[in-house]
Amino acid sequence: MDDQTRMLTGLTGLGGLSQPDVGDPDSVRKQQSLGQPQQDIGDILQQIMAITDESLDEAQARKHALNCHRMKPALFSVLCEIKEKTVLSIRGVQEEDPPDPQIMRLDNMLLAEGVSGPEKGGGSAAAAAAAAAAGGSPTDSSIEHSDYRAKLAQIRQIYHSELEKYEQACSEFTNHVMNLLREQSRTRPISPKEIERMVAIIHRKFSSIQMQLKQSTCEAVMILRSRFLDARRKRRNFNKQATEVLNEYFYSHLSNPYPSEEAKEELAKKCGITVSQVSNWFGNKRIRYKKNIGKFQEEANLYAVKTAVDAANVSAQASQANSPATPNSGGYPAPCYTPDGRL
DNA sequence: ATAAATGATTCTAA
DNA sequence: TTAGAATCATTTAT
Repeated sequence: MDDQTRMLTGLTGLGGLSQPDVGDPDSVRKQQSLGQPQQDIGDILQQIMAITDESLDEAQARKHALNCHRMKPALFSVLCEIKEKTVLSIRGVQEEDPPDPQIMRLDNMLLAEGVSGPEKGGGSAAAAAAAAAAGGSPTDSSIEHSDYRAKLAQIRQIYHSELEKYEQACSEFTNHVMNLLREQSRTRPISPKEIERMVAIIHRKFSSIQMQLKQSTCEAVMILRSRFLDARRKRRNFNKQATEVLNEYFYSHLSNPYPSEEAKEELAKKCGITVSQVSNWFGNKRIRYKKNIGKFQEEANLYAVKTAVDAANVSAQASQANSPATPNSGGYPAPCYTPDGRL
């Protein structure tokens, strides 16, 4: 009841009425002499106050009558104003939406991955860049790449359909609530501003759902990326020639099998692989050789023989025909010319 | 089908 | 940063 009297007090004040004490029958009598508007409002307020005491049918009828009253719009706006000041101002202030950094992050990532961005161009470009960064060979990278793109498109499609579903549900629900509030605003003070606020609340709720969707989409993309960009998954053995070059260097520098940066570059060029692949190879070779020297003994002997034969061939300068019994594979275009025969 | 080989990655420590 | 070690995921050999 306290609220009601507060509202009524505010109403009369704002409405330019001098007598706030409408509950007092005396004041009503006094108002009757003050002119039509005051008397109307006093009437209306009394009817509103009494409406809860009436039966449902009576109340319904009364509601209708009040609704059609010519003072209704003015009263309504004033009541709304009061409600605004009393109820809504209490919690309405701190609800300014800060640009959520979390959702910004997700948005940025989805955009970067080409999920939420422009249709085909961005996605394929991103995928191509990723594939290129992974250092895949150009032939199979296009195959892998199309596969990657297909999966990414699938994710994007799911993402968009889900997003659309949520947006539709959100707008449906918003509409429903708005209609409800508009309907109710005929009988209780609900300002457009309040409806707006309610809509904002609904949108916040739905955007948190959207954030979950974005998060799971991001996860899916990350998994996809790790699957396709992990070079372990599309490993190809080096060709025989490259392996020979590497082994030759390794076994001819067995006492110190750590090629310098320049040596690595040269080996990389000779083998048609990258410098980091050369580094990987030597890293693996060293540890595996050390772990089981016995197992590599045969290989070591073979390459020792091979370098000796090559050296002999170089010194003999091809004046004689090569013996067909050489253990290495035929057609070795660039014999190892390592000038530093350290061992 | 299973084991071995192999290139790549990840982690730790220097 | 780099080497070493462990491990992964794939290819090749059995």
